[in-house]
Amino acid sequence: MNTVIDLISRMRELNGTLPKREQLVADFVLGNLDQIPFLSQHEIAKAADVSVATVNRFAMTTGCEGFRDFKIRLAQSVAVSQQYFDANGIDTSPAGQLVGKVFGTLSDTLGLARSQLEMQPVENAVDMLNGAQRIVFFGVGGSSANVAREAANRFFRLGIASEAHADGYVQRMLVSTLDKKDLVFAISSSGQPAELLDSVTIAKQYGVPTLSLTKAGSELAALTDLCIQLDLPEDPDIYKPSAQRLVYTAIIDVLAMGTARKRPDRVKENLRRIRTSLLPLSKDSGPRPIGD
Amino acid sequence: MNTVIDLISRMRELNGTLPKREQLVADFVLGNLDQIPFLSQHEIAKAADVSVATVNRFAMTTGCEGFRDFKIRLAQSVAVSQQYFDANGIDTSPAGQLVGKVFGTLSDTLGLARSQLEMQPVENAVDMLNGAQRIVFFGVGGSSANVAREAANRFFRLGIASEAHADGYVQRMLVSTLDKKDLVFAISSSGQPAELLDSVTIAKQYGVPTLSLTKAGSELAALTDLCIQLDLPEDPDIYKPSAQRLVYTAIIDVLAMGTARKRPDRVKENLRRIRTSLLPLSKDSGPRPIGD
DNA sequence: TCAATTATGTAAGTAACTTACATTTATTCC
DNA sequence: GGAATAAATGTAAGTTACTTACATAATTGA
Repeated sequence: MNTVIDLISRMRELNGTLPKREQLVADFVLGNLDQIPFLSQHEIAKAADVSVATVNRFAMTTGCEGFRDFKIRLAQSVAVSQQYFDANGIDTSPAGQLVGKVFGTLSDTLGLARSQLEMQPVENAVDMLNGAQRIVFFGVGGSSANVAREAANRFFRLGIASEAHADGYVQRMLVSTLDKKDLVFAISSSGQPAELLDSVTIAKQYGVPTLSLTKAGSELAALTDLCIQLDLPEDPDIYKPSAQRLVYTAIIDVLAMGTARKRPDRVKENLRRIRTSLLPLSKDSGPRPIGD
Repeated sequence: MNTVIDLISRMRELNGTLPKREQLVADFVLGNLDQIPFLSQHEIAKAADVSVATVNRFAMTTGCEGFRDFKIRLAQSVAVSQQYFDANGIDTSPAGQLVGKVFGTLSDTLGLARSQLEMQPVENAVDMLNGAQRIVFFGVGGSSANVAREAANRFFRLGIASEAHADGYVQRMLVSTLDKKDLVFAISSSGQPAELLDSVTIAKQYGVPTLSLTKAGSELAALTDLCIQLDLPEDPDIYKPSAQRLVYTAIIDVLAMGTARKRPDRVKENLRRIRTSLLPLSKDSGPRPIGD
């Protein structure tokens, strides 16, 4: 729902460029976002000390078809952007703020990723993954390495030989032993690490199919046979871990789910065996997430 | 925004229990969710072949104060529940469906986690983490192990000695060497793995503070000094990886961010050093996510 | 300074929602 | 089965809220 994000952003873009009276309306609206959808035009006009026609004009200025349209669209914007704050209003506790920010940014970044994702490369990637006899996931640099590890953790369950490597030396040695029935899947948020680019280049020289999940327009994106590419913003708050790696993990889940659905019988049997293998390791035999 | 989820759920609960004409309205509304907020009462009445007063009654039956209130609340419900589907309407491509499902479930699970999270244990956990001289993250079983690894990847940047271990043997040996200035942080979606419980028990015997992120009411939850506990549903679709581990990673991010904010100078300097250390490893020196 | 353009408010016009009441339908009780 | 009661329903009047028109005020540019 890009229309959802756009209305709050739109008002923020317009902020400071509006005629005097409309600016008063904008100030009031931006300062009372969650209540506005439930207020009448007259109530807003009174609170902002302007006429009702100015409120209507402001709604038109934002690109809506009128105040009615504005109210509905704002309700949607507010609902999405505030869904992780406390239901009783804005939670002012330090922890509440942290949760709202981390969860909200993740949600926004998921929305952005969704708008950027092209479905055809996703479907082609699922086909590549489903057709591979062995998948080698590569990632370097902490989080990307962990995403690669988690990818292997997902795909081994589907009955495809899957492994993950973060060590650049091992990566380049390993790709030298692969062939065209295998698949190299490189994961990197920046698309720039030299070691990763070298390993992928070597894989291609040996005719190994290559796939990547990385930054749009990067060297890695251009280098691999197929790329799922995204241009996600870096978080302005340096103290906050990037939402990007969680989005990458969710995309791995999309690919894993798509691949699983292409081989349901094998997957089901594997999951059953996995569950059985885990039974003796717990203090009781209650339900466990088989997707863990 | 639990009110957001409730209206669609509410209508689904009421489905089949309504008077005849109101049931026609419900059928039409549930079949055209994304358009309803932009239709008038009269338009809905005509489409459902009922009177306008019946549409108003239906709105009242759902618990709203009238049709105006209903429309706003429905706009919010729809915006949240459909935010990851294609902006042009429901995407019927296989990949679009996968993305919508994975992203949507993650968003729902984040919302559920938010409603369950208690802020006081989160703040206490941040204090424990900030006060530890060394943090040892434990997870077993694939994804929890990867969450633990990612946690260590987050916390080492804050200037706290941080490590992750998935091997039960190493875990129990290691906790035998810790003392009360250290912290054991156990991560498990089920809260039941015997090895993990044993290691935590040994840690406690040696007076090592213990923290966990795990299933509410589980043995691990009861065992540790402090627990961030959640009761998240297992996904009914066996082919889909669980959203839970992504939610757990997001909660680790909350804790990491909270801890970082308690030591801003140290963190800033560490992040600067980390970025500097990474510079020679890329094919160019463009911006990289420092949170990676 | 003046003319043209833009901004603004008031009030009339219109759309849409809410409420009242009469009629119809369904349920309950004898 | 029939009468009484309760619930459901539609029509239309009443009310609210939004939209539009127009006059006036303020701003901009030559």
